[in-house]
Amino acid sequence: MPEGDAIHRIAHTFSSLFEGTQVQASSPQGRFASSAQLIDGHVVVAVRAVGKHMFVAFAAPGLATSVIEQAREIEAEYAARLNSAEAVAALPFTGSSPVWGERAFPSEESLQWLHIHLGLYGSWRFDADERTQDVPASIGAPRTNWVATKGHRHAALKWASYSEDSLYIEDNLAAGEARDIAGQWQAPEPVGQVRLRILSDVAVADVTGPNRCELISDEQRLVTESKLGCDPLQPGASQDPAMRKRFIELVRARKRPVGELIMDQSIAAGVGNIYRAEALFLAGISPMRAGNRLSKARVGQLWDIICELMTRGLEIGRIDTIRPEDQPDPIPEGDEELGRWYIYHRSGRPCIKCGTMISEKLMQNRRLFWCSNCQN
DNA sequence: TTTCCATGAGAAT
DNA sequence: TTCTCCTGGAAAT
Repeated sequence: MPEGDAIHRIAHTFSSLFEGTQVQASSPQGRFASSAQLIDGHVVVAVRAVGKHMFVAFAAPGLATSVIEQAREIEAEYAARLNSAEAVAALPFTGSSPVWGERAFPSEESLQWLHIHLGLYGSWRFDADERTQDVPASIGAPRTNWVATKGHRHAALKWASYSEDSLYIEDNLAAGEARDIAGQWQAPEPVGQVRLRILSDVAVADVTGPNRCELISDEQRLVTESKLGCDPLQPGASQDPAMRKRFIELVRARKRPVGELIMDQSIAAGVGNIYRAEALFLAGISPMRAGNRLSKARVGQLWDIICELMTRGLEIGRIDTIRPEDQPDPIPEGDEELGRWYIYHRSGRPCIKCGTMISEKLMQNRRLFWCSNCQN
């Protein structure tokens, strides 16, 4: 049940584990078997996340080095444009070279892209050798160290959290689980309906229940990306006046309800049902208000809030929208979700700001929550 | 054991 | 608008 923040996070993790590495690809479930065969033994040369879409580029081993070299050249150009490599290194976690979004990948014919969209209930599951201190070098992504902590087996990585430059995998490795201390790491058996498994010597990633799982060309990848709107998690998005302006224009050009517009992936890429509810609440905007009946200032403020919430979601690894100053203490009995969300899943309970009962109705066949007093 | 539900989205009606 | 696809955990029976 991922929104854009989770996809970007997954892409970064995937990049850290596999970029530059030759991998085995298989389909334990069988439904992706013939396609998996086409990338089995290939090298992961790029990972991208745009909105809720993730793209992974595979190249045959003989070609991977030249592809990666070309990619580094593009990256150097990009760094020069930004006037500093530090600026690139400081970019948020979004997988690899951002510049690839605006330019076709080099050596197009030598590449295949894996396109994954998790839909409503797809998920990734990762496991890795806890002794892996030196994650395979990645293109344009910060180096990360593995720090394994105690926990139960097979917990989803979505609960992992980042801290400075280190990636902490919580609950990912079973404490006390029999592992050969001195020997090789072994991948856990697939659990459930694993459509695709990507495996290296030190890490494994399993996809379950994706809405889309396909191999596409670079051209197709560009077409798919071109249909997506403003992604608040693209590098520098929250500071990018052009993207902010574009979002404002897209919203104000339509008379559909803004609650529909910000879930429209061609307008705001990555926003899902929780961010919709929470951002509109913080912006004080009724989800039913038509896009063309909002001022530039209000839509701009909405964009800023979306960026704030999703960036925090990416950083902490879950969608917790309550700002520190609004955090109830203690959390009211029987209303635990108030510890996380202002509005989402809180219909029939009092608004944290004004006490009005929170409303609920279906919009685009999804449950929509709002405060009829605070939002107008 | 069965039913319901979920942080999607495209196609069909 | 409604249907359809993809899966698994929680809730209801």
